[in-house]
Amino acid sequence: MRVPWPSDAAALEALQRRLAGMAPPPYWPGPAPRVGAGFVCFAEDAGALAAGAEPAWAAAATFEGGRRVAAAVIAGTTAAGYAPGLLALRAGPLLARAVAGLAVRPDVLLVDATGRDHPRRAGLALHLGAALDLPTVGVTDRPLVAVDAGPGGDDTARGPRPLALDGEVVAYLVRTRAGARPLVAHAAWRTDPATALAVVQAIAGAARTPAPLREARRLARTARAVAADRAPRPAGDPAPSGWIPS
DNA sequence: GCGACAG
DNA sequence: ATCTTGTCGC
Repeated sequence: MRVPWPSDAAALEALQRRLAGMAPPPYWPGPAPRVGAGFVCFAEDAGALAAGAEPAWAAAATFEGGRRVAAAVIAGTTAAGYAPGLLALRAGPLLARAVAGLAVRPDVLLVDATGRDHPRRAGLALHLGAALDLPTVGVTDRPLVAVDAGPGGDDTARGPRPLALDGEVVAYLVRTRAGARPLVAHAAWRTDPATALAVVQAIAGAARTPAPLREARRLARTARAVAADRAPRPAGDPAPSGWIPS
């Protein structure tokens, strides 16, 4: 099935219901998986532009053995504003283009979005994985609709806590760095909560946010700064492809 | 009082 | 996301 990026809410909602019902083969990380990530940022002066047609930059990176082995940056325009549950409308197409531009395909992709934790059980991380035929894991600061389902209090310092929707665990709240706020590892395309948690814990380093995600975020934000003539492009950062903001 | 539903 | 204010640690 070719997974599209609908341009209106009704079509996206219908697609999300279909995606939620699919059962792609489960993915489980091997010894040294290539972990990638994608990130999108938006124009800071978007207020002057119509919501739904603002400049945006997307970046993606692939890591292997702790090192970046591929990077891609793309510039474009959003098709919609943000609405809970409809993030794919706003960031899906750009994110997909950036990840598709990676010279080295990752084994699993981290996305700053939700997966199964969604009103229709198909957040952007899950949608993106289906669209690119790539296992995905969502990584966010907080859940969308899932609630803590663990025993006792909500002390994440004692270990990952399951987050559930209607009794079904869809993600884990996990502290990747002592003293820092926990983040949420979401089950998404071809990944269940346990796999999402394992991938996040396996790639966790000194920083709270996984390195591939931090790199993708840096690349996207730098591209935006370069476009605004606010900074020179660092050596090693690919020039954005696609629409050139002026 | 405001926000409490990803980004 | 982005912005802003405040606090903590290197």
